[in-house]
Amino acid sequence: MHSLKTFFNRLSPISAQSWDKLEALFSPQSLKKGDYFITAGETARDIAFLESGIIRAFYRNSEAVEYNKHFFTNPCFIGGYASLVTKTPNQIHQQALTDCTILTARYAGIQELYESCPDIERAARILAEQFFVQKEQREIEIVLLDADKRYEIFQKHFPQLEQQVPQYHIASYLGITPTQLSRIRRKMAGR
Amino acid sequence: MHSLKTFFNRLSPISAQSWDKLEALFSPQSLKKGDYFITAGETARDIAFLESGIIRAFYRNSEAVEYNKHFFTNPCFIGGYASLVTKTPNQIHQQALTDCTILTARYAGIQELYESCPDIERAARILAEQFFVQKEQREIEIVLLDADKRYEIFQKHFPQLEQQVPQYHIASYLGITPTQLSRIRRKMAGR
DNA sequence: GTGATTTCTTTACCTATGTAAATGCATTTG
DNA sequence: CAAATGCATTTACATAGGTAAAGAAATCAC
Repeated sequence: MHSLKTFFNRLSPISAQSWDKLEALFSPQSLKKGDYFITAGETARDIAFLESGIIRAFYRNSEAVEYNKHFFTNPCFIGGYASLVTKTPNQIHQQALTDCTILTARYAGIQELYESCPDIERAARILAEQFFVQKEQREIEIVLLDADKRYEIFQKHFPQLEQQVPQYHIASYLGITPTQLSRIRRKMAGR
Repeated sequence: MHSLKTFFNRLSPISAQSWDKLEALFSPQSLKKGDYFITAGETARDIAFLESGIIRAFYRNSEAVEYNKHFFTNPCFIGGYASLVTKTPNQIHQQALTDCTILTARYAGIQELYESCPDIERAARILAEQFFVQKEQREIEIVLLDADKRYEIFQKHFPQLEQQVPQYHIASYLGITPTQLSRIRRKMAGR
């Protein structure tokens, strides 16, 4: 629970009483490599804090083409945030790429705390703002940069990930095929 | 101010006292077609509520290529949200595509209200969550759909906009050139 | 270790979309 | 009205990146 507390306090200071209520909502759990935390079509109920491991969030379209929208590496929150917020079905899947340990909580339980703990609602506001900022940053990369530059940014942003997950997942994150990623890698190596 | 009040109350109910404080922060202003509300490189200070008119938000990369990330049509909030939240310079520009009337407020003034008015902080949380959801929705369109489908969605989402702004702005929103948009239009017309 | 599976790279070919330039139409401006 | 400007379309050509298939390497299972 310690890393969770640290994470929250970095968002915004949490009083001891608020933390007690919050902590009570989370319970440890583990995911095996390949397990899904959320699935498109189902409405999310839980949010979780990733203590260790790697999770990918991805879309799959009607032709079964997948797009890895994000890799979660600990410590951070995972879960179908858009689904939790809107109470509509997930459009994304989240799958463990390695064995993971997580802390899960019912999102509704957290929402109830907003009434009695304004400091928690504040942390939630700041978290939502951060999520937005991260998405905007990623949007800029996707629409304004070519695949070569996106690959360079990926390498800087997730330094170790390239050794930990298959290359086709990285290609999917970059919005290209493994074929094209291989071409880019060859081009960059011969320089 | 009425549409602003309606907008806030739809996010989450605002007490009369909170509304009085909030209303006092906003003052009417107008933008001429072509005027910029925010500019990349500058740190945003104000947020605004668009009462009438059309605004485009766009990125411009180092090669002067532009990408229209969003069209704001009233009534909604405009402003460099990521910049306001992070207090770092804007990465985007926002420019009036028609004459606009807006209500502007110092964002710092709103943030100060969070202390005394939890109902306003709640509205801010919900707004941030909505911003995130909208961005995720748009991300799905960009990465998973081809330009033809994105054009169809654009037409549904902004039914009148096609008659109100030049086609090259729409092409830029779709992530293609006017040339390609023209090809798509011809293809769709001949069917 | 040996075979089986998974992952990565390479090749050949194809397609969507970009670039640049020409044209035509519509709208504004003196 | 005439010229100028802005915008949409078209054409010819170029290119980034996709698809499919095959081979090479690495990893896993027994």
